[in-house]
Amino acid sequence: MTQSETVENILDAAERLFAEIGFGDTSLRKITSKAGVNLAAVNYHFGSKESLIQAVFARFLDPFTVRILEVLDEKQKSWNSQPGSESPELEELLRLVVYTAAEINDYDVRKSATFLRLLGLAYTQAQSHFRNYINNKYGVVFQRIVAIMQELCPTHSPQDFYWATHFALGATIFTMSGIDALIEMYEEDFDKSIVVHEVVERLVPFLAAGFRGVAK
Amino acid sequence: MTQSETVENILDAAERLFAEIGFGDTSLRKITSKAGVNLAAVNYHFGSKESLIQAVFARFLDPFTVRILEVLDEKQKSWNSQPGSESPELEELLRLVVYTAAEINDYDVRKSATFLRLLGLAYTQAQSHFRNYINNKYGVVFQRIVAIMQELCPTHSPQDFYWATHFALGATIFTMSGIDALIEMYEEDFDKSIVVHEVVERLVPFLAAGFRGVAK
DNA sequence: CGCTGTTTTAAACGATCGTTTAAAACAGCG
DNA sequence: CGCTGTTTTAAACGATCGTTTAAAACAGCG
Repeated sequence: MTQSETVENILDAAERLFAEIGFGDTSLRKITSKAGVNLAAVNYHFGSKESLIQAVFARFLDPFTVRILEVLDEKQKSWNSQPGSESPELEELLRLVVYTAAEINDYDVRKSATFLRLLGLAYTQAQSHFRNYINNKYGVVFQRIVAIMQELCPTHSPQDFYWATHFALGATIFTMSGIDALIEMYEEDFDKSIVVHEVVERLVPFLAAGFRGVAK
Repeated sequence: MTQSETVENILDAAERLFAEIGFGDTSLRKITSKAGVNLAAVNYHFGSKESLIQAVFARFLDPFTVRILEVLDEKQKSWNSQPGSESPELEELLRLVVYTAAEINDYDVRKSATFLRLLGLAYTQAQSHFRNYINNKYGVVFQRIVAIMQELCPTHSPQDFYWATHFALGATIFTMSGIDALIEMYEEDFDKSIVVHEVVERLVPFLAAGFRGVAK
């Protein structure tokens, strides 16, 4: 096992365990045994459990922030060149974010779900210093997306968008956090199968309609 | 300190600590020292930490389920006696749930927020056996609310409501979970103050519009 | 008051936690 | 091969965890 394999295996195991049972209940011993590495490897390669948690987030968020900013730049040009009705563009923007995230996760929808679950945990479980770390490092992307929405829906106030964005984030994170349980319950209740992609295609119209509905 | 005072103090301290730092990171020593009782009191009165967690949920959910079913029975009669457009009734139903929860929490909006934060933690952090416990004990109320929505919006399919309800739950739980941080950021960004009640009045139209938007 | 059942207290249990240590194993290069 | 820096290993560190124990304190009642 090369050095990079050890690091990657630790990140993979940590990401899955954090998502399944939370940060506090995931011990370094569980992580290293699942990753097939020695207990001390985490502190050797990452310094501490806290730094490992940040590394799990950075592994996805760093490339995602780079890519989404590229994608948004490109798309914004085409919108500016042919300004039209606001209607379809809101859904388009939401899908852009979702499918850029999917691209970073190698179009593995399960990876995206796992990561959103982690993000939800970080916001609802973790200490405030960790929320601040995420906000400081990745807040710029968030603000960029909100700014574009304001261009798309010029009749909305910035405050409308502030709240609508957090409502939408909540619906998305919560849904993807428990996507396995939700799908299982759905298939029991309706005796029909459904895949994550179809849930996303239900979520996008919900969010877009919600955005349009918040205007005072 | 009477026996009931000891039990109540433990529940109060546990509820706040669980909401602040999660179930795993809240030790019995933190709870009992905050509650001003002996360490052994939790195991004496509740049996175990796990039972204490369930007791925290039951303290709110038991009276809430009783009350919300009463309120829904009453409201459904008045709706049946004068069937009208579906439009305003969806918002009315959402407000009914929110303000019944507020009633159980003595109209202390912070208590409601704390509890929703706990519910979010239970769904995203806790083990599946705990989700099953909540679903089995309180799922009937959930199904009742969904059934009423189907009456209000007869053009929607049951599947539409299944997903919309979970999207709405997510937006609500996530927002209320981090309500303090969200309000703090809002007041920094816009240099305006806002109270939780106003956030709820923004959330309700978002959810109602989202519900109407999911129909295929 | 004296008795009885309940509650509280202080101390200790074994288990597990994150982290550190020092030696062993390894990899890369002259 | 022999050297050097990196990585892995096994063991141990002190700290903290949930729970249990046995004695002390308390409350209520005849």
